[in-house]
Amino acid sequence: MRVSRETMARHHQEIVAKAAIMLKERGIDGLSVADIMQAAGLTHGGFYRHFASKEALVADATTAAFAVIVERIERGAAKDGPASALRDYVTDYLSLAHVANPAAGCPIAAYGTDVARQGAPVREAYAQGLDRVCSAIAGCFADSPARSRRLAREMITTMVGTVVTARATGDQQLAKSYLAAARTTVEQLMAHGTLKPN
Amino acid sequence: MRVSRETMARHHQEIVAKAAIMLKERGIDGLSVADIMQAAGLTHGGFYRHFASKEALVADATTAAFAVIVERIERGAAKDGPASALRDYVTDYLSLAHVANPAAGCPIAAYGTDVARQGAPVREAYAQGLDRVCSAIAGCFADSPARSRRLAREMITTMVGTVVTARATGDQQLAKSYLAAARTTVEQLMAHGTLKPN
DNA sequence: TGAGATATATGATAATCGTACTCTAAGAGT
DNA sequence: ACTCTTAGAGTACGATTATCATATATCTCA
Repeated sequence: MRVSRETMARHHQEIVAKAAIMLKERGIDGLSVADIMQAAGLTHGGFYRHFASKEALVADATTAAFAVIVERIERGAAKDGPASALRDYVTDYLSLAHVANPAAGCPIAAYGTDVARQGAPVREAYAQGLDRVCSAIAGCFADSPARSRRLAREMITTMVGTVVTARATGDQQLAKSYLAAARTTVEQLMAHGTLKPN
Repeated sequence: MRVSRETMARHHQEIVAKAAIMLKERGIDGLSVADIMQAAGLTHGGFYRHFASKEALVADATTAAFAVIVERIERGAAKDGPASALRDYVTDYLSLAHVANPAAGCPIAAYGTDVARQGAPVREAYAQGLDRVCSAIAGCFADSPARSRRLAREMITTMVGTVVTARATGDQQLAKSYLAAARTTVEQLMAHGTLKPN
């Protein structure tokens, strides 16, 4: 049965949004087209009217997942200033909540090691998404673009490694240690640059 | 056809060794029992004489993968001293060769995000393996155990995040930037402690 | 030392699951 | 009213995990 264009557009967005969440929960290989469609309240048959392949959806969902992060940082920066936005980002990232709940968190920490084994569309979506997050973070520093970007990259890689490492052990106490240690490291990194004033 | 005990033990070790490599190449979900057995020169039917399940093999292979790393560090420390061994480890880890060739590298960077979705056996193998690597690294520092371990953890997480992030983009130039930046960060971390003399 | 008991690898097979595709009914556009 | 397109449902195909009977070589114990 046919639905209106708006409904179809809504369905499309719902599929992408659900996929972005489930991708982080289950990983790329752990996600089936039928599961996504069911989560979106549809049946798997209609999937290929929306996407050419599962890979295309994964690429779109990856882009969407990164976009959420960028938006959050930029919204925070507009509201409370770059320094505050960045501190919030780091605090949320290096939290037990983030370790315990991949679905709401960073796509790199959730399925980053899967991406290396994917085809070009997914890898490009990942690379662009990562680049945008780096830009958003770098935009919070008052230093030169090159230096800001370098700081942003070091911050992200440190945080990603921490959450990946801590999450896999499944040990709350151990996770706390890792998070606390990383927090110090990241703060030292940030101290190498100058945060933009409010 | 029955084989001798030694042959069976050799087969068992070959399966684990091949699995450790293929696991890093393909991820946990990407690895099939038939593929491993074929790589080990056997047929998949005999697999369940060696392991209770695929999960059991993944746990053993994870333990083996970490053991290789620990052995390399300790061998280097015994031969050229802790400081040299640790520097070699860092250099190898943060190399383009490691980014390009997951099979020969760190299991965390290769399938770390998969582990969080596994059952207890795999997670425990991962947690123990990680702990041993941390101990091996910490053993290269002359500082207090607590401080040494903290340094080791920060080094590992930074390096893991760097390789995961860089590897997924598939961009050599970008990978170089990430690796170079991480090298500086890790060296600064190491400078916070004191390496054991030769 | 020799024969029976035992255990391993094989190849076939069952059962399940995922992707991708096709056909069709039904409802939206025009 | 007529066409076009969307979701639904079913299905083909392949892959995966796990099991099983069988052949065969190794152990083991008398």
